[in-house]
Amino acid sequence: MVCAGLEPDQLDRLSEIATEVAFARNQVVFLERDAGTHLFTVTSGVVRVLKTLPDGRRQITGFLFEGDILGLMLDGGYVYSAETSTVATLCRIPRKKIESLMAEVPRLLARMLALTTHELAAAQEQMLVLGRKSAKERVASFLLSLARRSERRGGPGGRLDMPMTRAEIADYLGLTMETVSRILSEFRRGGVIGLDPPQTVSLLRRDILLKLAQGDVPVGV
Amino acid sequence: MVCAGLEPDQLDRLSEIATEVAFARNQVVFLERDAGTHLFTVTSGVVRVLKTLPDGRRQITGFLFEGDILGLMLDGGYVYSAETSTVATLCRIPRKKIESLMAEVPRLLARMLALTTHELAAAQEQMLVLGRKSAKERVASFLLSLARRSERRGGPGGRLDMPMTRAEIADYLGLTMETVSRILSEFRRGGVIGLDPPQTVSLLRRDILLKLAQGDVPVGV
DNA sequence: CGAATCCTTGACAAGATTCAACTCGGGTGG
DNA sequence: CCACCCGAGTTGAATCTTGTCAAGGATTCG
Repeated sequence: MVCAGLEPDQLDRLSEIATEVAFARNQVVFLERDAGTHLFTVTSGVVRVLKTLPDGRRQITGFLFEGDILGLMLDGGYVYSAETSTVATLCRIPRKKIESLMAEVPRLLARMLALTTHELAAAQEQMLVLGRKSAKERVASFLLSLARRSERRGGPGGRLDMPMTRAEIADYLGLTMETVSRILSEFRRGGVIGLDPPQTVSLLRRDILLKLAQGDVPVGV
Repeated sequence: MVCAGLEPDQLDRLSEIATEVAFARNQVVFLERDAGTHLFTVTSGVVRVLKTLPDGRRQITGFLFEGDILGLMLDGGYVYSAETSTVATLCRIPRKKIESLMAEVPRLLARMLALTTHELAAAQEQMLVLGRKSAKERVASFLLSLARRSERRGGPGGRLDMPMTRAEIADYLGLTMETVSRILSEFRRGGVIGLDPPQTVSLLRRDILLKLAQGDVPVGV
């Protein structure tokens, strides 16, 4: 299969018009407001999706993994920028082909609606995180969402690969790199997580993380 | 027309199955995780959509006005709660009817996708606001988005009705009521806005608000 | 093995929250 | 009709969480 994880059902006519593209780390896939000519799916690696302010501040609105789709556009332009967080391969599909195919195959349309709905629900949740949770609560929420994602894909929920840097996590959680680092250290000292290489996390006390993430009074951290 | 603003095109079969419901102020329309049996559209008034934490903190993820749709659900349950901010009338449409109609009429499906896409783009923008903007920048962004909405609907862009309370604005912007009030007062003192009744805003210096909203150094505030 | 990048930690500063008092306006009931 | 009452808004002072600035340590990769 050319573009793994693209369309598990009989819509593989999509794969016929898709092109695989390889990226190094920290490469721009496309920029916000660029003409939205293609839709992408992640075949391997991690992609970050982000918005920036004129002075350089940035908000990462999501990390995308294998099988995820990107390329949301409005009025013909992309709504956000996309860059690779790791080396990655993506599938590129011309927008027009998708659109004509959607007009032809309502099933694809329905699938796109389902995917977009899912993304919207995730965005709502992230607004709660960004607007109302403390730094500790944000980091705990992030670790749990990483674990859930891993489990949903059949991976381990306990020992996780965390391929993004502290700065990227910070830009995702609306914090600074230093705050993220401090909180991860605090969790480690409290025995809540393990950080062997700094990019591998073990969730040792998921119960505590869960309480922290919801703002309940923690037991011993 | 029973449900104004519902479907401007030939999909008025929807209005046939819709019921109009009237609400007083601060009434619950539905709760997060309730069984999602209906989709709603706002006919008049303002509805707030929100998520809450166990300890009562809440994040308002959007204010909905006439013509807007609500009732996003995942796994059969609503993703957020909805309450009225003012007296309001809503149209209620059974979920099942919508779904069977969508299967029948791809045009409706396409329209739902377009609406959801729009909402997702707005959510991305709000994540930037919540994650990376200062309190002043948030309030400036909010005022501008109110003005744009009013203009898009053919209303005035200068003198705006702001029917929600300071506390609601705060819960939308991830701030406290006091901070919102202070910043509005500061804008007023600086001649950037007028607040005649506290619920009517005049954007006197939109240029300054624009710069503030993007984080550029303001001229004189 | 050296350079670059990433991560960690500390000290201090700043922005926003908390707590509290007071004002304003609209509606209600005596 | 007017006083009172309640919700909403405003403002001040103190506190606290997080950001900023800075230095040093660790890891990775050529």
